[in-house]
Amino acid sequence: MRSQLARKPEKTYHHGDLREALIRAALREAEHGGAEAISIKALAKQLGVSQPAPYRHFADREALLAAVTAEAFRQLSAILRDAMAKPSEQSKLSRLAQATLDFGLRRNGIYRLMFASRTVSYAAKGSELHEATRETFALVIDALEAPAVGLLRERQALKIWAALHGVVMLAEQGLFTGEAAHATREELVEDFVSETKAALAAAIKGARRPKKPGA
Amino acid sequence: MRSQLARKPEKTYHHGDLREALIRAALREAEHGGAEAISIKALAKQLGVSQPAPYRHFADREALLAAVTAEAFRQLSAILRDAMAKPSEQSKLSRLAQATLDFGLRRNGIYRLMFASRTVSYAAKGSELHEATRETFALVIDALEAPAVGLLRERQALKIWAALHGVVMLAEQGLFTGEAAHATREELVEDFVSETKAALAAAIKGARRPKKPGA
DNA sequence: TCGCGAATGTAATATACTATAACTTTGAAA
DNA sequence: TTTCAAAGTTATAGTATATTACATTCGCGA
Repeated sequence: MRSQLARKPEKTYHHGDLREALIRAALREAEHGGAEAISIKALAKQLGVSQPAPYRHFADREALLAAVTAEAFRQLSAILRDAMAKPSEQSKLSRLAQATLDFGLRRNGIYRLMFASRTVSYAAKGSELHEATRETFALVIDALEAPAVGLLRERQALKIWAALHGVVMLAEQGLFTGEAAHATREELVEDFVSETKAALAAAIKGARRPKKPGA
Repeated sequence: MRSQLARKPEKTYHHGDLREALIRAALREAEHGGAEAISIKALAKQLGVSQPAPYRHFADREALLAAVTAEAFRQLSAILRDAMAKPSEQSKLSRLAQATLDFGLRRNGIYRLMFASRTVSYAAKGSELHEATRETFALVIDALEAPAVGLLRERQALKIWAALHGVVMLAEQGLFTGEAAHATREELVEDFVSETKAALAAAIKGARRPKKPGA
């Protein structure tokens, strides 16, 4: 009972789907140690191929990391979509926010691979990775459930996205220990969610009556 | 005209202050490539000592990274203190926030070393690094200029810190390109600053009149 | 179905980095 | 002045990335 494509089946010369197997295995490794835990050599050994075999599918380690990161973003997107789809008392934005926090903390190493490395910065505009990140961000905009008034949506989406990101990173670093820990991560996220909603409501109202720059 | 302690002077057996020289040189390397750019071997070569010499001062690479990170936090603290000290039209919080953003973007690699690695998480409670991070966070609390009402200050400090962190990371990753770029990083930071002030004011007011949970 | 080329794998090897062990030099305290 | 611990050295083991040259296999057109 061998897992489907995890290892090279028996004694075939060709693996069958080494590229995908590498990405899956790398994701598994990153789960704990982040990007640093991904070693081409170790992956090759795990999958039962020779050490240089992965280089047939990825130019170098960076290229593998980019593919793995893109896959991770797609998984996050799927999770966020699910969280927003299921019926709930809470708002879409709240569900997206809590799901992001949960992902960031549970799949800690993966999250750091996605946001703390420079891989994303180097992604070219049309690349797989770039598209994957754009898609995730689009979900944030969607979660705002706001009409498309100018670029207000994008701005608020950026803000809540940044805030969420910060909470996850700080939580990872243990900066919620000590006295400040009384505020749970979830509470902080909920604070940001309601502030975002308030800001959006105010901005939309302001856009409809542009002559009244109310306090 | 040799820089003071950068290289081993002439032909002495002992370097003189290898430990500090290593930290400085490592910081210089991290400036561009982050933690990954720090190589014990390369540093030793730069400083004119043998490759294993650094191990007399640091147990392993992680220990060097921790020392470098602690130094980086101290530098950030100094910058934030300066920003808050100088007279200005803007509020202390605003100056701290903009200075943090500036540091995060200008000294990009260092910033990632400080916040995007797991080094901080592993720092023991009494360690040099742990103390350095606590000191920086204390400055954020100070910048709020709020009376010590319960733990409201800590909570708001955590929030603005997280938000700032998120803005820096997103900006680094180029997520401010495209349509959303119309909102500059500075504007977003200022949004967070004013939201924090508003929340603080409301919370303090609420704490003084605990019977009135007003909207 | 034959065979040929592209894709995919292997073995061998160069280079770089971390880390340890055993030995040497030196400064400073007793 | 002696001596010894701190701080440096050379030598070496182990692991990782990456390249080169060679081997095998798949699939497609003749």
